[in-house]
Amino acid sequence: MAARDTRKPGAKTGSVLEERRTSPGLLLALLGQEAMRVLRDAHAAVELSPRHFQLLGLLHDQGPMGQRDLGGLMGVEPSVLVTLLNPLEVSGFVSRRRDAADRRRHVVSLNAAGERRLVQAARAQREAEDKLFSGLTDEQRRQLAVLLLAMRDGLAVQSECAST
Amino acid sequence: MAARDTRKPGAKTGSVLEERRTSPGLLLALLGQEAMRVLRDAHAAVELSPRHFQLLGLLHDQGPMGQRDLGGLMGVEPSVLVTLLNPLEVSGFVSRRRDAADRRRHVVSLNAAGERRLVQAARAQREAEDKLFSGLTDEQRRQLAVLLLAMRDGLAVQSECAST
DNA sequence: TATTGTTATACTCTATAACTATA
DNA sequence: TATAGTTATAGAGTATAACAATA
Repeated sequence: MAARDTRKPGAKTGSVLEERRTSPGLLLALLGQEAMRVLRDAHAAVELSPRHFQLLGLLHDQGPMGQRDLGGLMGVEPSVLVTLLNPLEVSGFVSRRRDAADRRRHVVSLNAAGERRLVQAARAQREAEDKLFSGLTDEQRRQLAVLLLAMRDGLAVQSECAST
Repeated sequence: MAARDTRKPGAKTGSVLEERRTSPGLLLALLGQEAMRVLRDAHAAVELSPRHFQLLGLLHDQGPMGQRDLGGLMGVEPSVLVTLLNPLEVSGFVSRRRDAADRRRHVVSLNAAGERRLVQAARAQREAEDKLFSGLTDEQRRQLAVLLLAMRDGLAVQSECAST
């Protein structure tokens, strides 16, 4: 990514020098962007986005739930969730039904077609992550996952405190 | 971030369950987004963006250079670099002069005001990164930096091969 | 013709505010 | 009034294509 270099190989890109400059925070931000791009390209073949894949996976693992809960699990605003659900519903991957007990709620559930699409997409997801983490050994990959989870928990604690 | 939770603490967000679902790739992408947000908020106080800070830092470390080289080091398209440079030049942090030897080139150099702003922003950057990595020990922070650099180098190798 | 920089436009992901319908 | 969902709009960051000036 840093070397988005369409020029002939061997051009003096100086990526080695760059290593000493880029801060860990910005490096994380840029690698995150690249991760999103790679995932998006991978899922584009089956006409999904990374968020769509996450959404289908959550419904698969945890069963039907209201949009508020779903958005909460994904860390996404309700308005964003709507725009994610709409095409999934049109494609028949997902269904929205009103909750009889509380008619304000829309309970989202995964359809059979959604299950099948999820299986297809899972392969693309694995390949994308293999490409993304190709610079790491399996052990390093595991370490990275641990560190990222710890990072996220640290941030979650902060936002809890902030809202207190 | 996953728990962008303005609700009272103790609400059943289910973030613990989420940990098992989110893929490493998407987790990286989302943490990267959060990293960019935190950095942006930190630099906003001095009216810079994370990319502006990176740009000033590169000029400080490596001295004046043409826009092509600068964009190459940052991993940014030439057109993006232009939009980054314009406000920096207006603010007097940076100067563009035509290269006498090749009048197509604009050589970018860091002004004294830019140096001063860089020093101010460096403090904000450190504080932002402390907040961002607060879930990690110092040792974990170092590990993470190593892993991210290895990841980036792996991706750089890929794009080199792709362009061959 | 190729290269440097520039402009204009569009895309992705996300956030905010105002609206509806139910409670 | 408060909550679930929706719509419309805007923001940040980046990419693509066409262009002018220079080589």
